[in-house]
Amino acid sequence: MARPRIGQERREEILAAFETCVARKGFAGTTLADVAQEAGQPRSLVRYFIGNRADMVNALIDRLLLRGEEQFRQWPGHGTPEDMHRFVLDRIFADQTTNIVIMELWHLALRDDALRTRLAAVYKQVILEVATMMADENDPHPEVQDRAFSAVALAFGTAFFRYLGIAPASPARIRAITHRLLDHDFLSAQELET
Amino acid sequence: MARPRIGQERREEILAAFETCVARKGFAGTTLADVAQEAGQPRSLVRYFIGNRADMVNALIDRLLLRGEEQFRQWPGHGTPEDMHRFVLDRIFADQTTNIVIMELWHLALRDDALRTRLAAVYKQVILEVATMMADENDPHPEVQDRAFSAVALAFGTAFFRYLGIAPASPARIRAITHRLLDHDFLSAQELET
DNA sequence: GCGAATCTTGTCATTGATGACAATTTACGG
DNA sequence: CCGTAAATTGTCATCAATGACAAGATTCGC
Repeated sequence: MARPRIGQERREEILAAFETCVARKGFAGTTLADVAQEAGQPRSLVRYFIGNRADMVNALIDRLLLRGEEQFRQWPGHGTPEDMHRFVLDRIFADQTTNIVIMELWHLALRDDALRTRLAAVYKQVILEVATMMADENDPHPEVQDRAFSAVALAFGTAFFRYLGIAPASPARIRAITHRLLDHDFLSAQELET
Repeated sequence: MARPRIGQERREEILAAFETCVARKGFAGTTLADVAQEAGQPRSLVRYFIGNRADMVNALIDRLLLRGEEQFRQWPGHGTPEDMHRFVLDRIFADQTTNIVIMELWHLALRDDALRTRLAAVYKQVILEVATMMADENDPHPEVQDRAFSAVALAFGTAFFRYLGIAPASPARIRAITHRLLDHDFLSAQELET
């Protein structure tokens, strides 16, 4: 009985434009006018379809986190250390544009309890998935979880350092180190039980 | 022949207040009025003694980086892996307030080439210092540098994860892993030469 | 006390981003 | 073609943060 609703598509366009702007200028540096221009729409339409600024930020955060969580559903479930390493490095910490947006999320999370909790859940799940793969069972030992923790933390730190132009002399060596972390016999029994 | 200059002391007070505000609300969230209130001075004085906003941000960045570089001059120069580990974790990645400010610096560095370069120099030096301690010589092998890289990246990632409330089941286990990274015989010769 | 440099106060204009909203146009069902 | 809900345009007020600056007060050497 009326004009057909195209709100959802418009929302998607606007959020995609917002994400592009955030990757380029950050959350704080992106104005509604920036997003509107990037989306090729007048600013009033951005407000009409999404709402005020807080609504827009929340919508983008949801979109980003949902996309991140979606990646886990494509998780292989088991595999060699090489598989795990490739998955973590190539899928989770690889795309530079995505990484910039992730850093923006981290920054927001510094002063947003709810976001911090959600972000924590994502990384906890990454660690748990890696540990599950390592142990090939559903409830891996704390020792395995901590080795997964260290492998993911190492990958995380490496990804951040890459932004500063700091890279290892040999990336293959870092990969070898990570493989050792993921191997069963990395630490002596004595060290593991500490 | 005139009123005595107290500009330097005032500058210090203002920058200290600015740092407090940045730790609390971030660079983007801190206004000149916030700083002025924190310092107990009218806003016009902040402008008088430091200048405009860009001047203030640059002054704080200088202050922070100089303080960070200062820490290296207290570096022990050599020591056991335990010493290194304690130094890196307790001195570089320990203080929570400082860490928040460091994260703010990282965020700024995303879109500030000069800052990114300076920040990179700091972390490169940390890695080089660790590698020098490990090898106990001035020009450590690339292999040693990469192990130092991985140890520092792991510490970095661990510190960031702590903000999300993500901690290993046993911090001691992470410490043991780090010690292994710093040990000479961590990787086989074959892996090292990759 | 006086000149001079420095500090201090207070106010005003500008700017950029946001929120609000009236007026108009579009596209569909009947 | 007509009513209606949705979409679209354009404009205006507000608000916070900044920058600029005039006017006055302080403290020194002389």
